[in-house]
Amino acid sequence: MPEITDTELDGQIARLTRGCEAVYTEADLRARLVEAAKTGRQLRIKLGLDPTSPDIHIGHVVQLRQVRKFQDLGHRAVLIIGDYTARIGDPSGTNKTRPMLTGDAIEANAATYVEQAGTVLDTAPEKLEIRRNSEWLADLSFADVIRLTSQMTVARMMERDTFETRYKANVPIGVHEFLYPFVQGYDSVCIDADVELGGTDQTFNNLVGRQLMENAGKRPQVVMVFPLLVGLDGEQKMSKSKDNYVAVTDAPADMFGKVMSIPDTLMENYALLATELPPERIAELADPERTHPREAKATLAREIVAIYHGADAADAAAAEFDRVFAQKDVPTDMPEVPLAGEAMGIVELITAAGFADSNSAARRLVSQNAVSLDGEKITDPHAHVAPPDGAVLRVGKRRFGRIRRA
RNA sequence: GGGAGUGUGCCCGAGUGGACAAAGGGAGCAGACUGUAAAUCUGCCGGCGAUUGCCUUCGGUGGUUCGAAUCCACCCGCUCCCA
Repeated sequence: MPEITDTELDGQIARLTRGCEAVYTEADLRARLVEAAKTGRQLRIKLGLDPTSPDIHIGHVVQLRQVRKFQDLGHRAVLIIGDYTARIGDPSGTNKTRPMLTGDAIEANAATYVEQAGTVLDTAPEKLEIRRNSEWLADLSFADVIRLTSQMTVARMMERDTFETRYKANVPIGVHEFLYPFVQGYDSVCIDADVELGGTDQTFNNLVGRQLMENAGKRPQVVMVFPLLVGLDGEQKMSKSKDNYVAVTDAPADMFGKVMSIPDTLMENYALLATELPPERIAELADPERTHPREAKATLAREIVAIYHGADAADAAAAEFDRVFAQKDVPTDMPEVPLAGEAMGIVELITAAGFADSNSAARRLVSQNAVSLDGEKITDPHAHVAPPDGAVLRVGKRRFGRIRRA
C-alpha cells in the first residue's frame, strides 16, 4: 500500500473529527492512520451500543456516521453489544440508578438496534464485526474482577461527574455501578480496539479503557468523544425516555416536523452533528443576516430527512409541511377515523381516533377550541356530530384524521 | 450493629386529623401572537359521569376515628451520623 500524503491525511482527520469534541490524542490517531496506510492493516473502530432502548434516534447516528467514515477508509467497525453490561445499568448521564434489564429484553433490543444501525453502517463482513461483551465477561472469575478493579482508586472513580453529583446530592449509587467503566474498558482490551468513539458522557469510561489497555501491555486506544445531540426541547440530551427525539424510523413528515420545531438556537448544533453540510454552508445558514431562520431550518430539516428517506421524500415532506402549516391546508395523507354509526359524540370520536388519552382530555380539548370538523370549530363537548365520509377531523395544531363511514 | 431523618400526582416540592384530587414550580396540552422557533399572555393539566356525584391516588399492610396524605403498629426503600 502506498504511503499516504500529508494532505490526504489532513483531509481524513478533518472528516473523521467533524463535530468531535475531543480526541485523546489526535497525534496518536494520526500515527495510526499513517501506520494503517503503510501496512494495510485495518484499524479496529469500537463503538459500544447500549441495548437498553430498542430504537435508535439521530443522536445515536452521530457516532454511527463517524464510524461509517472510518469504514469508508477501509477500516473495520467493531460494534459491541453491551448485553452483559445492560444487566448492570449504565450510570452515565443520569442522576438515578437505571433498572437492570432481563436477558430477553436485551436480545430483542439488540436485534432491533443492529438492524437500524445497519442502515448507516457498511455491513460488508470485512468491514463490520458485531460482538457481545458477554463473550468475554461471562467467563471472568471473581479473582479476575478483583484484579481488574484494583487498577483504579475510589477517589479517581468519584471524580466522575455523575457520581460526584449524585453523591453530593445524597442520591444513591449502587456499588455495582462502579463496575461499568471497568467492563467497558475491558471490552477494549479484549477486542484490541484502535479507536473508540463515544458521547461526551462516555469520556470517563473510554479513558478507563486506555488505562486498562496500557496496564495489560497493549497500546492504548484512541478515544474520540462527540457532543450529545440536544433533544427537541432544546434543553436535555436527546433520549427516548424524555420523548424529545427524532427516531431514524420516523416517517418523513414527522421527521421534518420535529426538526422544524426545534429552537433556533439548536440549528447549528444539528447541522454540524446530524448532517454532512459543509461548514461554510452551516455558517451561512446560521447567520440570520444571510438566511431567514425559517428557511435555514427548512433546509436543515430537508437535509436530515434526505439522509434517512432520500431527497425526493425530503422534498415531499417540505412541500407538505408548507402546505399544512404555511397555507393552512389539510395534509394529503392522514390516518382514517372510522365513524361508528350515523352520528357520534364528539368526545367519543376524538378518543376513538386516538387523539386524546381519555374522554376527559378530549372534553378539555373541545372546550379549549382545539377541535374542528372540516374547518368548523366544535366547542360543545356534548355535541353529536354526523360528518360526511371523508370529512377532516382536526385536533390541536397537528393531529388530523379523515372520517370513514362504515 | 446503634441513632437521626426521609418516601406525596410525569418530575421537583408544600401539606402533620375534616374546607385535599391535594399549594407552588417544571414538563406537557390547548388558545392568542409567530416562522409548528424563542419570548410573552391566557386556560387546562387522575379517571368516569356530567348542574353540586362517584371511583382511584399521597412507599406497603393492618389499625384508631364519624372522618387520615396527616395519628398508631409492623414492614419495605433511601439518606446521613456513630460503630
